[in-house]
Amino acid sequence: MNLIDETGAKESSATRGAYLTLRDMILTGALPAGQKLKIEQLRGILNTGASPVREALSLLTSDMLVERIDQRGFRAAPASKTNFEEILALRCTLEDLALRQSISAATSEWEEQLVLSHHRMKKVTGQDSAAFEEAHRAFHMTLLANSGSPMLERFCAQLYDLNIRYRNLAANSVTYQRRDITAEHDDILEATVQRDTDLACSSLLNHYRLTGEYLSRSLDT
Amino acid sequence: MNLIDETGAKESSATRGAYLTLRDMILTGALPAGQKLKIEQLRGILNTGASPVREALSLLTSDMLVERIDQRGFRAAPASKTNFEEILALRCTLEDLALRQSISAATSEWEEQLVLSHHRMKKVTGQDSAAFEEAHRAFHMTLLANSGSPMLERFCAQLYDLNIRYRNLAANSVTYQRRDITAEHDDILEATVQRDTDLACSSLLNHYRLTGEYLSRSLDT
DNA sequence: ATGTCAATAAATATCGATATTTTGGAGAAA
DNA sequence: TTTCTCCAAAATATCGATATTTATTGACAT
Repeated sequence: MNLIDETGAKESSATRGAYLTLRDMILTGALPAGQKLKIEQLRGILNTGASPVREALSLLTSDMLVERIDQRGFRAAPASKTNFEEILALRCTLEDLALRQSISAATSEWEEQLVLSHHRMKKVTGQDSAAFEEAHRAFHMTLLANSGSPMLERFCAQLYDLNIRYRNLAANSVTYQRRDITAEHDDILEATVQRDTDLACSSLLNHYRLTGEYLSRSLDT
Repeated sequence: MNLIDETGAKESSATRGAYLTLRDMILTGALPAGQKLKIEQLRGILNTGASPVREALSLLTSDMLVERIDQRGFRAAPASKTNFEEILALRCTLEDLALRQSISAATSEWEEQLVLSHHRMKKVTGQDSAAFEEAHRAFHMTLLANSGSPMLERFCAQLYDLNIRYRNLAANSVTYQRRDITAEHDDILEATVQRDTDLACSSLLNHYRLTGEYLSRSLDT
């Protein structure tokens, strides 16, 4: 059987499809934190065999989105205020480092990618929220993409996603307060392009901490 | 069939067994960096089915010891001088942070665990090298174990193992220079117990950088 | 020689069936 | 009631077979 997706392109593989779907379901909260992930049940949702499901879950372990207990199956990673605050703190440390390294190795090519991803993000602001999320992620990752340290970037990307997850969890209970995020992004871009390292980093961290405090509060309730 | 290992205890699971064995083979260099990891071939070595092998390999992805390319199988993570230096630099940053946090949250209980793991390490120095490696790892992880940040500790543990791998790769070509590592460990322990944060951190980083320079040189050839 | 393309071989990915282990609960003993 | 033990049900883990994809080879035209 030749699986064809809506666009007519061949799907890469059942495992990859399962991986992407499950990842999304965990990040959006469709699979709640701490929930047991039963193979049979997921087989139904993803309509595929047990092997791709198991393999996708094993892969999600890397992203700290799934926990595996030997002989006892998988579960969605638990969530807690403590864990959220740990993520925020680590993220601030690592992104600060990565942004500093990126700026100190700045090239005009990187600068242009930055302007581009910022532009693309602005363009989709307000409309499709999924498109904005994607562009927002791309902008932030581009900021760090010149650090010269792929592993550091990987850690940051992981932490970014884990943070998004908490944002989604909180979004269910409280409407997402829309402060002037656009202005914050503009400031980060501007300072970075000017290669004002300290200002860029403090803007970035401030950006995270503002959201962080808001989320932290909503996790109390 | 009930698999029983040499000690008479039940083996946890085929997947876990495969995971541990493969991990060890990659860390020790028995599976060289960059090598293609064919399922059938590994099935032979581990004598188990394809599913546990694939799942173990997927799990090893978390540790950055295996790369997975969709539809094209698995390979042992490549190694390079650049990669080694990245690991060393990241490690220094993260362990410095973790040790500072550990010391600032120091308790007498942690202090005692530290003394214990140091003692156990000294006890096996010189004899069984595998036993020393294990005790050495335990000592270093205990140093960080009080940081209050499980994710940070996880990152450090990952980087520690990746570093060990390079040590093993280099050890094949050059005899391992035995400078006074014992004294270095003593210094780290002493400063930590005294809660002299700066001295403890600089001793720790120095410990890593000395080994690092040595390894870095041997990777040139 | 050299590049292209189809046929073949090899390897990966996936399925369905089965063995093994854990879980939950009913009933017996304290 | 509480605690234990044992049995059935559920879930996980694993196997062997097969489908699908990628890699390789060699004939053929340039």
